[in-house]
Amino acid sequence: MFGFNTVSFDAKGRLSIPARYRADFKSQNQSKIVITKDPQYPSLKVYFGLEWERISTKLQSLQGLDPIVRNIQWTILGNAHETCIDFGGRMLIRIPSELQKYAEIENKKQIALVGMGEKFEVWNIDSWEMRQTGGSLSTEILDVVLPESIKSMSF
Amino acid sequence: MFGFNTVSFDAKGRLSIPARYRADFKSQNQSKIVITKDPQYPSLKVYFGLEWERISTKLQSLQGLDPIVRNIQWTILGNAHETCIDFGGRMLIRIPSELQKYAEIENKKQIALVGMGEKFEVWNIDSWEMRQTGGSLSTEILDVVLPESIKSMSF
DNA sequence: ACTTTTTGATCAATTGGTGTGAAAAAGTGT
DNA sequence: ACACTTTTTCACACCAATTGATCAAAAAGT
Repeated sequence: MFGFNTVSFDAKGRLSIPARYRADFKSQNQSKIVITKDPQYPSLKVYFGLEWERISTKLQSLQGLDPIVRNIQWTILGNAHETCIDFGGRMLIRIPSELQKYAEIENKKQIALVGMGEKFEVWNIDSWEMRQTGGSLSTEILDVVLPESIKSMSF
Repeated sequence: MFGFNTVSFDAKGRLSIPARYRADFKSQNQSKIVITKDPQYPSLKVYFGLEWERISTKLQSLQGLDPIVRNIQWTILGNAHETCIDFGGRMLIRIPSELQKYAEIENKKQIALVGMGEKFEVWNIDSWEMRQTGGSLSTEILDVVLPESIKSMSF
């Protein structure tokens, strides 16, 4: 599941999965998905249940005394929102308002849903475009020296 | 599959594979192809399904918090468009408007389709000619220091 | 118990994507 | 150079997806 999509984002904070991904969602046979903060950029990640298991288990197992590790644990685990997807209809996903604020998509009519293979990212369209054209965003967290345990992970 | 071709690009954003490559496409026996951004030049790459598997799997496995890695993941994975080619018909490939913008081929009647062996590249004809005659393009991204994990990949 | 708000479902209009047929152009052989 | 075949391109028509609106059911609040 790849590629950039603009999708409408309704007044109730819901987005619908574009039709071309629906078959993939069904074949995964997982109605459980998890949406959480991206630790580096003002955007959100959407994981399938199984992938989330892998990531959350790994993160929990890291040593809890390193302040950088704790920060990442808070960001990813502490903001995770589990939800179920409705296979019948348009496959709507509701994004909690905390996460909407973080990704700067509050009150937006259109947002970006970017397929990154096994996961999706949710972006404010302007932020995404700025990233694509090489501009940097003020909220980036780039200058942190990461411990090896986290560097070796792929999110 | 090698060589430079100019092909027409219709109002709906479709190009048709020149007849001389059609047998090769069929012999690959892969109807799935993927079209995505070239990370360095304003052009697009067209991969066959299997080659795409290799590239996308590798890219997804890289460490997830390195900003340069993420940039490349966004560019290549986040802009990939999977599609199937119709062997029966004229082998039309539709290029999503986002990618048209990137390659500067919006509203063009003719574009360049360049065979590079196992993959194709799609170019704005003027950009391609400028490259051939040694000129450089303003949008080139050359000054990025790439991590080893990416340097060792072939795209 | 009633009112108000929130959520989920359905429908129709618009937009966007796909396919087909015919005309034009290019290529081939006599 | 001419006729014939193949390939390319244009144009139209059909089909599918998206989205906004409307309405009913459920939940929350008074």
